[in-house]
Amino acid sequence: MAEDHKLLYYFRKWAPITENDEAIISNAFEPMTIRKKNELLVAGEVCHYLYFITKGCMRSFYIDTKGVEHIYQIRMDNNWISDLESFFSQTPSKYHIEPLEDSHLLRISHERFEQLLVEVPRLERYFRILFQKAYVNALHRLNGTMWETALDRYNEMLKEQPEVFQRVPLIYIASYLGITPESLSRIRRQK
Amino acid sequence: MAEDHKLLYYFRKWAPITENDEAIISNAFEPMTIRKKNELLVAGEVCHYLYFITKGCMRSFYIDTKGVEHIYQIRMDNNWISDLESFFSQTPSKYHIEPLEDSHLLRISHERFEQLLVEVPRLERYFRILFQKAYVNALHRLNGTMWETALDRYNEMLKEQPEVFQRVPLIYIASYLGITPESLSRIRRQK
DNA sequence: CCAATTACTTGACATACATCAATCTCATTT
DNA sequence: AAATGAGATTGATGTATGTCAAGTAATTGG
Repeated sequence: MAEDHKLLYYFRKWAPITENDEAIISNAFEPMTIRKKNELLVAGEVCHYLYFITKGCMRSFYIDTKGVEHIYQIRMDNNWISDLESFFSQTPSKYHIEPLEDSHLLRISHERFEQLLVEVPRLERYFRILFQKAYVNALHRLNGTMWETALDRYNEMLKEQPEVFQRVPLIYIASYLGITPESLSRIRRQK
Repeated sequence: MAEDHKLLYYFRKWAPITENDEAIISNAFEPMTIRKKNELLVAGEVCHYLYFITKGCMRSFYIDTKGVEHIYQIRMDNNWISDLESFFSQTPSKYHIEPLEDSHLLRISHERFEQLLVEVPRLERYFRILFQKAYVNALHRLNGTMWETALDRYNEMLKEQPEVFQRVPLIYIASYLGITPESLSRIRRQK
């Protein structure tokens, strides 16, 4: 399974795992491909899987009471995506997950994931560090949306995630930044 | 050490630990008290400790280029507080941590923390789940500040964390909600 | 290769919330 | 008890960003 090389690479980076562990891990994840715009998760469903994107681009969003989509995550190659709240509690999700490109994923079910952590307890460390970083990151974004201007957030994103601008339409980036496409268009013109 | 009972209680809740583990843990944490308004961490310093609040109330905030304070965390009894980014990377912090009440804490240094995780690897599981929940929570707040009105956020906080309103001045709550004290005052009047 | 979407831009106008400044209240310190 | 300062409120005004509407440009699919 050539596709999961990066997955194991990241595991190894943060947690010492044996060759035997690696075999167990490879076995627990199931490769899959999905075509652009075919929703992976729809609001109301339970999120049964945790996904690792080996190649491609995904977004997760919710739809408000007026029917407007709000994107809160855009993830590309070698990143995880899921609705963690639904996944870990196995209750219906409020979110949608959808590929913005044809994508290759590795997926693991909730049941299999819990079992994997029992079989390879060292992975707890990897996920501890993963969530720790994700949390710190989310707090940064929170501070940004509360106290910086849309222009500042745009510039920061341009610097931190330039690849996103090459692969994702601006309407989605606008939503991710918490503004309308019109406002993003004006911000870009001013520069 | 009567004070750390709740700490061990929470560890036990999410990760199976032995009596021997408990002794090691109790030993690793150092009890301390701090009086209102004496800063525990000042921007520019490295955050050397992870703190568990056994009793009291703390806030963390940053000061922007105009000298305005922006609060991004308010934590009370039986919660953790720290600047995780500075703590784990041992680089200077951008944030301040300060008690809003005289408080009792249990603290652990970075070095001791890493050592503790080696001695009691089962704790990785506890912290994995802790950060996982903190991350999900931060995403909720992020969605709220991006796409809900200040009134909605106020009502949600009133429902989710009523104790905060009884113990923390509104000027701090306003900042935590991402608005000015004047706006919060107007929101409260309208109801 | 054309038709149909989807993405992006621009202008006029609306609005939630910020800013600034003046009070008012109440707890804390001396 | 007086003095102080932190917290809370109110009014007048400003501004960043949203909304609505109309268009152009670029992609996608048959």
